[in-house]
Amino acid sequence: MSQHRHPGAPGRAGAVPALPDLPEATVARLPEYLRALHALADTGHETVSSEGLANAAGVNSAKLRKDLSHLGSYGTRGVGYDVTLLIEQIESVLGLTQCRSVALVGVGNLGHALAGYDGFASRGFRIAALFDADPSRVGEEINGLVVRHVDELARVAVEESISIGVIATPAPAAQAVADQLVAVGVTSILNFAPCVLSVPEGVDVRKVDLAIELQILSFHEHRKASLTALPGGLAATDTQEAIGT
Amino acid sequence: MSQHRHPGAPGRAGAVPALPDLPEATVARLPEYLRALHALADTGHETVSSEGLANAAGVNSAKLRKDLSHLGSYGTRGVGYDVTLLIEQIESVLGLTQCRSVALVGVGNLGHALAGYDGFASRGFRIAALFDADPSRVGEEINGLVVRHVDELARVAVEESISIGVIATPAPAAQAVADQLVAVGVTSILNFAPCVLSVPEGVDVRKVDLAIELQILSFHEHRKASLTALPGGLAATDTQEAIGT
DNA sequence: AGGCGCTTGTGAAGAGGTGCACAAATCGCG
DNA sequence: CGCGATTTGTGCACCTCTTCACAAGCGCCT
Ligand SMILES: NC(=O)c1ccc[n+]([C@@H]2O[C@H](COP(=O)([O-])OP(=O)(O)OC[C@H]3O[C@@H](n4cnc5c(N)ncnc54)[C@H](O)[C@@H]3O)[C@@H](O)[C@H]2O)c1
Ligand SMILES: NC(=O)c1ccc[n+]([C@@H]2O[C@H](COP(=O)([O-])OP(=O)(O)OC[C@H]3O[C@@H](n4cnc5c(N)ncnc54)[C@H](O)[C@@H]3O)[C@@H](O)[C@H]2O)c1
Repeated sequence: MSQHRHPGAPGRAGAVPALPDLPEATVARLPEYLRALHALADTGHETVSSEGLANAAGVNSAKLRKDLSHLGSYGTRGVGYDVTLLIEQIESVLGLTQCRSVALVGVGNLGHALAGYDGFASRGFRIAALFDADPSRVGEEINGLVVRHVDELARVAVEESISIGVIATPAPAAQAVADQLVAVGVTSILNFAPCVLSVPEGVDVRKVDLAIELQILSFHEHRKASLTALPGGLAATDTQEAIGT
Repeated sequence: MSQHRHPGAPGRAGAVPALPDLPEATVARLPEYLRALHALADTGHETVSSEGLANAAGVNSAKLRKDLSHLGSYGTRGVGYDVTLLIEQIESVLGLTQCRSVALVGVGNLGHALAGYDGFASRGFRIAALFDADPSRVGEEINGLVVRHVDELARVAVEESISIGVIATPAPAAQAVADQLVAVGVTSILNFAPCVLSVPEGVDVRKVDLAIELQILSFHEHRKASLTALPGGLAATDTQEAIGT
C-alpha cells in the first residue's frame, strides 16, 4: 500500500534500525505471537520452539519461522526462541516500545465499552481522550477520563500527542470525524462505523465491522447446510479449523 | 478451508443451486458490496456500474467485476448492474434470505454494547438469547431480552434454533464457552476474547481483536515515523488509501 | 438498420502468501 | 572430542489473489 518496491535497491540497506519492510500478512500475525509469548512468559517458560509457539498462536510452524526470520535470527537451533528476547524484538518492530496515545471519538453504546476496556493499557496503548458531539455527554466521566466536546479535538490532540484515532460514531458522522482527525495530524485510524472512509495518502485506516463478520459466517453456514444434503459421512474428525483474518 | 479441489471434476455441475464455491477473499468483500448497494438503493439508484459500485465499496473495479462474475452474470454490458437484483443475488449467496439467530455469551462491558446494537437486526440477524455465568447478571433485561444463565444454553439453543454464537467473555472462559456452543450444535462462532479457540473440524471461528488492530496500526505508525527522517517531499497528494482486511 | 460509445466478463501475467522438506547449526552426552 | 537428537532458517513449488487489458455484448442515436 502506497509503498514503492525497488527490487534491485532494497531501501538503503545497512541503516541503523534496518527497517525490515515486513510482508503485511506477517505484520498481522506478530501481535498474535506476542500475545502467546506473554502467556508463555507468565507461565514461567524461558524458551519456546517454533512448534510450541505456533501451536499457542494457532498457526503453522513453518509460517511462524518464516515470519520471525523476517525480523532477524533470534532463535537458537536445537533450542528454540528466548521468550523475553523475542517479546522485546517483536514489540520493537511493532513500535510498541513507546506507549501510544489513542483518542476515542463517539462515546455511545460501543464507545463506552471501549473506554472501559482494560485490554488497551495492558498492550501499551493509552486512551488519552474521549470525544463526543452530544452536549449531554460532554463532561461525563468514564474510567477516570472526562468526555470532551469534539470541537476541542485539535487542541487536545496536540496536548496529548495523539497518534491513533478510534471512530465509534454512527456511520453518517464517521467521514467528518475522520477528516477532523486527519486535520490534526492523526495518521492511523481504527473505524467501527460501517462505512468506507476516504483519507489522504499516508493515512492508514483499519475497520472493524461486526455485520460483515456475521455475514461471512452466514455464508459458511449456508454452504455447510447445502453440503450436508449429499456427501458421504459426517465422521466427527477432531482436526481443528480456523478462518484466516 | 477443508474444501477439496478436483480441477477436472467441477463438483457435480448442473445441480440445483449451483453452489458457486467462491474464493474466500470474494466472500469477505460481498458484505461490503451489499452495504454499498443498500445505500444506492436508498438513494433511488436503479442501476450502477462496476466503477460506481467499486468506488462506493472502496475497491478496484476489476476486482469487483471478477467477484461478481463468480456468482453468475447479473450485469448488463453497456449499462451496469441492476441494484435490487444484485442485492437479492448477494443475499442469496450469503445465506441471508433466512434470518439467522445469534446467541451472545458474556453480557459484560462489551456484551452490553453488542446486545443493544441495532445494526444486527437491520442486516438480517436476530439476537435470540443472552447468556452470562454471573448470577447477579442473570435476569437483567437488555433491549427486550432477558439474560439467562449459561447453563440454559443447551435448552434455549434448540428452542431458538441458534446458528451463530458470539463470545464476549473474558479470555480464560472463552474456550469453555466455545466447547459448550459446539456441544449444542453451533457451527459458527464470532470470538471477541483475545485467545485462540480450538474447535472441531466443520466449525468456523472468526475473531475480532482490537488490540491486534491497534498494534498493526502502531507498526505502520512506527514505519512512517522512521521513514519521514529521510525522504524527499511530504507533498500532500490526495490519493486515498486503505488497508486490506 | 447500422454504427458508436459504454460496460461487462475474462484470459493472462504478476505479486504475494503458504507449507513442505531439508541443510545448517546448536546442545547435551557419552 | 565426536555423535546424535533437535530445531532453526530457507529454497522451492504450489496456490490464491490482484490487476491489466481487451474482446464481446448491449443500448442508444442517427
Ligand atoms: N454497539 C455495537 O455493538 C456496535 C457494533 C458494531 C458496530 N457499531 C458501530 O459503531 C458505531 C457506534 O455505535 P453505538 O452503538 O455506540 O452508537 P451510539 O449511537 O450509541 O453512539 C454514537 C455516539 O457518537 C456520538 N456522535 C455522533 N456524531 C458525532 C460526531 N460528529 N462527533 C463525535 N461524536 C459523535 C453520539 O453523540 C453518540 O454518543 C456505529 O457506527 C455502529 O454502527 C456498534
Ligand atoms: N470491552 C471492550 O471494549 C473489549 C474490546 C475488545 C475485546 N474485548 C474482550 O471481550 C471480552 C469481554 O470484555 P468485557 O469488557 O465485556 O469484559 P467484562 O468482564 O465486562 O464482561 C465479561 C462477562 O462475561 C461473563 N462471563 C465470565 N465467564 C463466563 C462464562 N463462562 N460463561 C458466560 N459468561 C461468562 C462475566 O460474568 C461478565 O459479565 C474480553 O475477552 C475482552 O478481552 C473487550
